[in-house]
Amino acid sequence: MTQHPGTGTGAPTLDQARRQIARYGLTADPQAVLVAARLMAAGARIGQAGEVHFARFGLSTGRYRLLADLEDHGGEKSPSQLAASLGVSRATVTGLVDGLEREGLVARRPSTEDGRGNVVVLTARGAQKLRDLAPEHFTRMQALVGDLSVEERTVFLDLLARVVAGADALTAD
Amino acid sequence: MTQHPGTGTGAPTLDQARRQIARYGLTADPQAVLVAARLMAAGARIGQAGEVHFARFGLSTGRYRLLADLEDHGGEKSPSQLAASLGVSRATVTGLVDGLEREGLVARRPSTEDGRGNVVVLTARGAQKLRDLAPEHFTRMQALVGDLSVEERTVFLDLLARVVAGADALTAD
DNA sequence: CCCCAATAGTTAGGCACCTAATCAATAATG
DNA sequence: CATTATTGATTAGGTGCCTAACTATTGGGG
Repeated sequence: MTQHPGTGTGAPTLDQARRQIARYGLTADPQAVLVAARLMAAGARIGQAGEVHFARFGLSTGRYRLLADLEDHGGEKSPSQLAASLGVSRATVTGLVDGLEREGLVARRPSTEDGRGNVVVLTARGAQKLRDLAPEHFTRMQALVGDLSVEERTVFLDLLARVVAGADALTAD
Repeated sequence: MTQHPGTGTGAPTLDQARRQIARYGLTADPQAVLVAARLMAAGARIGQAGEVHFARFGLSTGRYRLLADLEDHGGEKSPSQLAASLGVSRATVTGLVDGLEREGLVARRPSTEDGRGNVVVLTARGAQKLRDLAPEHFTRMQALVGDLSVEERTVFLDLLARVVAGADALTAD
């Protein structure tokens, strides 16, 4: 059992939460703590699964998202705009574009309007890549939530949004 | 607006999902795809929030989890056991222990039973660190899911587990 | 008009995670 | 028993993400 690290649990239990809270004589609600801990574990797990998913196409989650965002925007966008719409730092975009450029999926062109600006453009190969992976990608994405009914998915979407809002609040401080 | 990368959306919309599906004439359910995409975005967002949370205590998510797991297990465990219970690779554990050892929060001792084995032990400083951060940690963890009622949390826990199972299935292939 | 603040992008350094390859020591097998 | 397989741990190399510190260029206010 070497290969799949995810094979282990990684998921905390209610008893663990209880024990941790009791150990310091705190008054926290074990269920709430459990949900939060599971949420973090799930986040990590889903993230890894996404990475594995995109690796099938020779991409990473970040690179795919950049490519898709570019396509959705007519095929060209500045690094700053990409950073904003992807929700990552500009430095990260630099790294993603470096990788994608090496693979010939995007190209950098100097901006005609702003002397210090770039424009990242989707190449023909990049568009082709998106076309090629689309069928399997969407099939798998559906399968990920396939166990949930339409109603459950709606509820899930709502809960997810509220929890993310909570996370935002937490980060902002 | 430079500092908070998370300030951007990062969250895909239903229209984006629809557009992407339509572009290639596929038959996927936009809602399912949206939920999957949001799930991945949420996973990334929650993960970052966790990182910010633990950074307040001079830790990372991985380092905290290792420390907590150690404490929950009587204060000592082998790297392989840690890897299994944390759900990460042994190589990752090596890196986490390196960092924690540098900070004096854990120590490595040769195993008395297995000549090639180590035992990672929680030091007094490590235990103290856990004690110090516990109150704020649990308070914040509760706040993360504070917007949800007890019933909603129960539902959420169930949905989360099923989605994670879906992710596992997806990864296994 | 010139200088200085704001902005675009990259670079440098750090952390977590992975896989694959390498050693050391133990178990298993002909 | 000697050789081989397995297992414990680390190292090497890759990716993504972050913040902070540059480099250029643009543009506003004295």
